Amino acid sequence: MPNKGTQRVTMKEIARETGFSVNTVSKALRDAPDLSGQTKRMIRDVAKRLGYVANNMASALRSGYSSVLALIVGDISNPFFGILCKEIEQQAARHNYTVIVFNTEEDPEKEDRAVRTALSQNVDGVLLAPSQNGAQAVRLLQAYGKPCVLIGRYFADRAADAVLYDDENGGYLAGKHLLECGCRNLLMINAPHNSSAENRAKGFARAMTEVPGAKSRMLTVESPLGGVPSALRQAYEQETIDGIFAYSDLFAMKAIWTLDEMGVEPGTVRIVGFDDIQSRLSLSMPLTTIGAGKAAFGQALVELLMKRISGDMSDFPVQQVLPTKLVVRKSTRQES
Amino acid sequence: MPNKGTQRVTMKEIARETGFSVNTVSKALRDAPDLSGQTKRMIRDVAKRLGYVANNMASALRSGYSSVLALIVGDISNPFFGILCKEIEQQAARHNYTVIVFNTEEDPEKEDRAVRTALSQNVDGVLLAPSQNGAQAVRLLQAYGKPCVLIGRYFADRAADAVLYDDENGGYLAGKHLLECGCRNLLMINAPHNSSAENRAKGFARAMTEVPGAKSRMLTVESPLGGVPSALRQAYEQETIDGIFAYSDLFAMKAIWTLDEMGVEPGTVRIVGFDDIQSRLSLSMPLTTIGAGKAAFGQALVELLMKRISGDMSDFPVQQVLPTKLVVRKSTRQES
DNA sequence: CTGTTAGCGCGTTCAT
DNA sequence: ATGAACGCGCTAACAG
Repeated sequence: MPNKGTQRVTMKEIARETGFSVNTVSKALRDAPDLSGQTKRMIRDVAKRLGYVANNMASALRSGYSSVLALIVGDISNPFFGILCKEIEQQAARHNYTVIVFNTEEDPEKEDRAVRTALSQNVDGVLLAPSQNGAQAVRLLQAYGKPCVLIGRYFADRAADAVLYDDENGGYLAGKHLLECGCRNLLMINAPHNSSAENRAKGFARAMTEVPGAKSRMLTVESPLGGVPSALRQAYEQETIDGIFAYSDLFAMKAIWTLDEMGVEPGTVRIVGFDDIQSRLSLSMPLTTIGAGKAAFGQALVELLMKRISGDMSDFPVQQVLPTKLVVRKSTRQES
Repeated sequence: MPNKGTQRVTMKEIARETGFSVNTVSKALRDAPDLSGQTKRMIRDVAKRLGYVANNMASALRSGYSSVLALIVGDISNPFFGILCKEIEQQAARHNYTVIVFNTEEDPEKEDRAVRTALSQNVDGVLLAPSQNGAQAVRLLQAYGKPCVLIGRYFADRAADAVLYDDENGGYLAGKHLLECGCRNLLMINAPHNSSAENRAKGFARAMTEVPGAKSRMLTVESPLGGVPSALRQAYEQETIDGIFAYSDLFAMKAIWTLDEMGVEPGTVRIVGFDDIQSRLSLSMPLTTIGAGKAAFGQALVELLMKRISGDMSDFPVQQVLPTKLVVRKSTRQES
C-alpha cells in the first residue's frame, strides 16, 4: 500500500518550521481575526513554500462541515442534467464547495444507496432529482436532518424544498404555439407520472380548450425513450397528426427522427420540445422548444441549499418557481 | 448552525447497546475475518436498528483511504463527457468508490484549482482530461504521489498513465470511408493541438495518400465550437468541398447545420464525426461517425486507476489503447 | 475471538 | 496575540 492518501505536509510541520504552535498555524491559514498580520503572512509564506494542502477530512471531522454537496440524478449522461451539473459545480465552487455525483437510473434501490453513500460521505447537503418513488429518499434525508433541495419536481405533500420550472405555463405556451401554427390534431408525448409531466400536460390541455375544433391526445412513454418510436408509429396510423408536444427535447428529437424514418414529409408535423438543451450544447437542433434558464436554475438550487445549510431560514419548505418561455425554431416553421 | 453534519449514531452507541467494545463493532461492520459470526450478526442487527451510517471522513482520516475519486474534465455538459461520467460513476460504485466532478473550461488556472481541491479532499486517485497545458496538473499530482490516469490524451513525455482511443486508425477509417463514397475534395475540421487531434489528422492524411487525385485541407477551430460556422463558410467559398471529417460529433453537427443554413443541398457534402455520442443519447443524429466504446473506456479508466491505488502494478506508466470503428449512418449516404 | 491503547490532522475552548 | 489540552469517529497494532 504505497499511497497512503495522507498529505505529506501538515500543520505540524509548518509549526515546526515557523516556531509557532499548530493552533496558531491553523488560525493563520483560516484568516482568524485575532492574529497579527505579520504572523499570518509569515505562516502563509512557509505553507506555500512547503506546498501545504489542507486536509479537508480532518477539518470536516472536527468542524462538522465537509464543504461537499451531493448531486443525485437519474442519468448524468442526459444532456439536460449534464448542463445542470456543470452549472451546479460552478456555483458550488463559488461557495468553496465540491460536488459528488450519483446516477440512480430512476431505480429506487440505487437512489436509496446514493442517499446513504452521500450521508456516509458527510455531505453538507443534497440536490436530488427524485425518481417516482423518491419521496422515500427525501424522508431518509430528512430523518438524518440533512438539507435537501429537489430538482424540478415536488411531491404531493410539498414537504421538501424544491426549485421548479413553470411547467404549466410551458405546456400552455407549447400548445398555444402549435395551435397558432394552424395545427388541430395534436399529440402530447409525455413522461410517466411526475409533477412536471403532469403540469406540462395540464398547461397543454388548457391551451387546447381555447381553440374550438382542436383535438389532442396524450401518449405516455417510459423513459429512457425506448418506447417513442413504436408508440408514435401506432398513434400516427390510428389518426392523423399535425403537431406534437414532447415532454423533453430528447423525446422530441426521437420523434423527429422516427417520423423521418416513417417517410413522413418534413414539415407535415410540427414539433415542440422542452428544456432547450440545444442552446447550450451547440448541438444545432433546429427544434422549437420551451426554454428554461439552466444557469438560473443551477444558481437557485445551490443558493437555496446553501441557505439551508447555514440555517438562516425559516423551517418552512420553499418551492421556488422559475419562468419558462417559448423558443421558436425550424421544427414549427413552414417548410417552404 | 442547526445542522452539524455529524452523524447521529456512532459506533460508540452501538458498542454501548451491544456491550462490545467500539473496536469490535468496527470490525464487525467491516466484516473482519477474526470475529464470530454470531457477534457480527448481532452487532449488525443493532446497527441497522439504530440506523447507523458510517462516517467516511473519520474512517478516511484514520485509514488514509477516502474511497473517493476525482473526475476532472473540460466541460461535463459536453455529451461525450456526460456519458463518460456516468460510466465512470457506475464503475466506481462497483468498487465502492464515489466520484467528485470538476469542470476546468480548459483553463489552466481552474485545472490547477481542481487538482488542489481534489488533493485537499484526499481523493485516492484522479481521472484527468487534461487541457493543453495539463502537463503541469499532472506534475502536481505526481509530486503529491497521487495516482492519476489521463482520459483520451497523453503528453509527449508519456510519463503518465492514460487510456486512449486509437485515434490514428479512427482518422484513417473516416478518410477511407469518405473516399470510398467518391469524395475527392475533403476538409478536416480539427480541434486545437492535442494528441488525439494530431493522431486523427495523421490517420486521415494517410488515407488521403492512398487515392490519387484526392485533395484535402485542414481547418483548426477553437473549442467550444464557436468558430465552426465562419470557418466553414470561408472554406466552402474558397474551394468546393464534397466531404468533411470533423474532430467530434459536436463539430460535425455544427457543420451540418451550418451547411443547411448556407443553403447547401442536403447530400452534397458527406460528413463523418467522431465519438458516436448519438448511440447513447437517443439524440437521433443521422451521423456517420467513428465509434469508440464508452462503457469499455470508462471501465478501463477506473480499473487502471484502481490498480494504481492498490499499488499492485509496476511503476512504469501505461498507455492503454482502445479500438475505434466506423459507424455508417445517413450523413454519408447518397440522398436518393 | 475480543479489548486496550494510541493517534490520523485539525478546530474549539480556555488559559495565559 | 499565542499556546496547551482535548476530542471529532474511526482504525491499526498489539495484548490478552
